[in-house]
Amino acid sequence: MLYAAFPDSAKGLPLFSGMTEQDKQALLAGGKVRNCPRGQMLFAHGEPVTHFFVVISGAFQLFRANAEGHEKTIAIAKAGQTMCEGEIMDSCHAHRVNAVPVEDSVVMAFPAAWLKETAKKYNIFALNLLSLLAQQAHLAEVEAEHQATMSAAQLVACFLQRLCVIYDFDPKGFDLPYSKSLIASRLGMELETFSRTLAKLKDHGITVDGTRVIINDLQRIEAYVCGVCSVSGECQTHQAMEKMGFDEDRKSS
Amino acid sequence: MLYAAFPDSAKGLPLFSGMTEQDKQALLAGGKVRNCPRGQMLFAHGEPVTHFFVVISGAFQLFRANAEGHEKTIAIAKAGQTMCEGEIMDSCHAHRVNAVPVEDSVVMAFPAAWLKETAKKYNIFALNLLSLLAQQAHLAEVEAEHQATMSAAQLVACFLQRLCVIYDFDPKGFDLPYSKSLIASRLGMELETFSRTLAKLKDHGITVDGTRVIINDLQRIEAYVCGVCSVSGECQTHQAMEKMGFDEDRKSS
DNA sequence: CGACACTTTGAAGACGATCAACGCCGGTGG
DNA sequence: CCACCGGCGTTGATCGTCTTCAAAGTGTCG
Repeated sequence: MLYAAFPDSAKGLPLFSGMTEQDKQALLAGGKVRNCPRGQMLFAHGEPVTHFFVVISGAFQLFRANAEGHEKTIAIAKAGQTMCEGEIMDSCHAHRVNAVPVEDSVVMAFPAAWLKETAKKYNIFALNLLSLLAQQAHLAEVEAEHQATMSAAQLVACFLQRLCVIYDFDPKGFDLPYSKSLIASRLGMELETFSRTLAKLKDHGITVDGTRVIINDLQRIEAYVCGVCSVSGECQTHQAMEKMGFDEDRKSS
Repeated sequence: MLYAAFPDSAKGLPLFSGMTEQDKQALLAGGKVRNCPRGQMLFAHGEPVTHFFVVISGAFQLFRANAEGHEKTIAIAKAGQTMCEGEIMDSCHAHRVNAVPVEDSVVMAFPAAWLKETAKKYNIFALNLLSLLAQQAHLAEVEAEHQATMSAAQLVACFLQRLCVIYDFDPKGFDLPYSKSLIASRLGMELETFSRTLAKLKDHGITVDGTRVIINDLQRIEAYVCGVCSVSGECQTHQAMEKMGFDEDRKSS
């Protein structure tokens, strides 16, 4: 079986941290692996919420379209991230976004009730889920703040810097993992603005040629995207620590 | 004792719904009532997170200041709302915002550990908390979307409409519950822009004179602030239903 | 080679921020 | 009782930024 290894990759999720192997095994048995070819919508805005999803590989664009047909990307869910936990815990019965894979992807799908029942049955799982939702809420708050206070250039710089953290890219040179249209939509700006902004970032020590990005001076960028990011960084560092296994830095210090 | 009634008002919170009177009683014993005179900071950005707060009366401005001293109001927490649950569940040890009462207020303060322990001990509480955080995350997401896609006029119209829902104001005539400076900061715009925008809203059926607001045609406003609000309204209606006691509309339908 | 998706570039216009001045009101002190 | 002040809000003028519409460039794939 080619997919035999997939559930194992789910075991490493922070969501299951602190649980016994047996419990994890039993829980993961409740989910089904599912292939999602690029572009084929996994669920649509307004449809009933039936499953909780864990992205095993690939990435999904989560977006909404307003009355005029303009689309705004709410989030991009990559491997290791989850979808629909908010809708399920909020007892919201209709999907609040569309989900489309931006590349060929694989998910694990658990019935919606599985999530609530697991949270009810395992305290540790409930706490992990609480932590996850608290992080999401905070990231969304920070994003709202950024949208309200930052210029396009700052938003882009912040996004690129974040990419390095999330994907563990080398700031000295990496390729954009998504199309520029998708990134622009994610940042809530027009493609034209995004394109022009990339050029302007040269003045701030970021060079972009095609999909290739080089961040010359990370310090300078962090200062540029201002206090908010770096301050809330305390918590993001904490998240990263947890995801890497809690004590990675206890060794080094 | 003047304050004897306060803990009782906390008992009605959705957070405690589904718990026995005894359990509620025992839990509320873990909190202390505290007076917060207007303007006196309850906690500051960067300080250690020591307590979980329930606002009993009054309202708090939660805000951050960036390097240049510019302040952005992240949220306004009014009676019945809670503060710091996200920071605690995220194991974030430093406050991410400043909290200042915008009017004389009263809170109940519970030790931070109380929240985690209660979530661990009572499954129903954990689920209620999950629901709360899921809602917060969603509201924050919607807000980020609004900031990215809406004009100032739409943001203001949306805010005023929301006020009616949250405070149960009569759209036909009500007074702004906060200063215009605070509202402008909450909406991420300058006071001047907010002021000018209020005038423009006459064209859309909203009259504002001083602090008095009259929304002539609610339908029209809902259409104006576009699909996003009304669509995500599914869930907000649901929230409202839950807060009012679950089956208010089951009777009427 | 041509079709098509994606991106870049140009020019015009709308919108919000900023700076500055003024009006309004409640409080304080002479 | 009036003069002064400070907080708050309004209004005007200007400027920079982002969107919009239009056109052209780049790449891939049949």
